[in-house]
Amino acid sequence: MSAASETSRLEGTALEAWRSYLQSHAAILRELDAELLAEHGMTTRDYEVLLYLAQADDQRLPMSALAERTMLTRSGITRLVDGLVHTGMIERVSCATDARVSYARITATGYEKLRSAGCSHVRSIERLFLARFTPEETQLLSSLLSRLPGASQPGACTAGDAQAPPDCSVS
Amino acid sequence: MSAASETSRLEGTALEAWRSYLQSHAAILRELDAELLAEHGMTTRDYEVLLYLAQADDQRLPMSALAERTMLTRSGITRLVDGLVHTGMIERVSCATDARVSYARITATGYEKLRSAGCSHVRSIERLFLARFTPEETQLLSSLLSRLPGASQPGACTAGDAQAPPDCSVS
DNA sequence: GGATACCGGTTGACCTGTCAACTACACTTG
DNA sequence: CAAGTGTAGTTGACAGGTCAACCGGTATCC
Repeated sequence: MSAASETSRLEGTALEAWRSYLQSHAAILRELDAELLAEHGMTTRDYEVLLYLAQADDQRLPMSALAERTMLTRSGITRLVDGLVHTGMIERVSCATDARVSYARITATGYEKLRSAGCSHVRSIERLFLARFTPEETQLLSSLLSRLPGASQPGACTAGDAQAPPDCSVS
Repeated sequence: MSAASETSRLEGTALEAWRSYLQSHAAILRELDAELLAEHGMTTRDYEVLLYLAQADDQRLPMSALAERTMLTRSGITRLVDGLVHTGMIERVSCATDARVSYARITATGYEKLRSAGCSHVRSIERLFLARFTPEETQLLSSLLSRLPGASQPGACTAGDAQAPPDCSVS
């Protein structure tokens, strides 16, 4: 039980890549979450859900579609949406053709909230992530990461998604 | 409230890179966690803590050092260690020179557990992450990711750290 | 047109981690 | 050395998420 520093299987660069991948993710998301919470009183999850709804046809999506996009479980989404309904940013709408499904629809207030949070959130993402790379590097990084599992989910963006809400194009 | 698909600020490649980054992380970690749990009844956090301890001098570290490395809060670490103590993989040792600090030390059982979990865990990381890139690409990826915030933490590896425990060099 | 199986959503029990408050000790400083 | 300040760790209350069990509704198939 002494050789704890013996050769390890993942060494040098491989280990470094993996470590950077994990740690940067933890650090960036923590920061994004803190900022969004402090400035707009919402979590990145909330933001994400509002964004999906804003982008969807009729500003609404079935619960399961939300679950898929956010990579949460169905029960997780139920609870998250509960919260957003409670604060008036979302409302539930039942489906006319299939009584099982229930839509979440973003409200006018929710939309406003999203818009006001959007700009600063996107700026944060640029500051913490995109600003570290040249356009070519971003391109490269994108192509590398896209090979990883889960990287090309259906129509999904994940927590902290960057696509700005309408009327917030700043480029 | 109609223009939900208007130009968004992060477009094309930038958005893709960010999305892949987030989604792949979620997918990979979920998978790693599930495997480690199924095959060895431990979480990646547990694994991580055991690994840090195994690598440390005298197989022990103060709680706060563990907190730093794992990027958990001090209270988070207290609870995690509580669990590992309960299952006999770790024991607490008080410090002779400073009565405030309490060490966590890996036990022989913990060490065995770590060793038996190590190989398959590392293989999983290779399968889910490293195998997608050539050595040159890994190198490149590593250098890109290292620019991100948090990527060069003190001596830290994060949840799901890949460094294999001793006697498990498989390369 | 039932029986049966599947699907979408919610709920209860629980786990994990946070924050804030607290304890106990250590270090400085007059 | 007494007072004040900082540091290590734990604890209580809670937020956020999972899993498994469930309920109602739809679709299938004989």
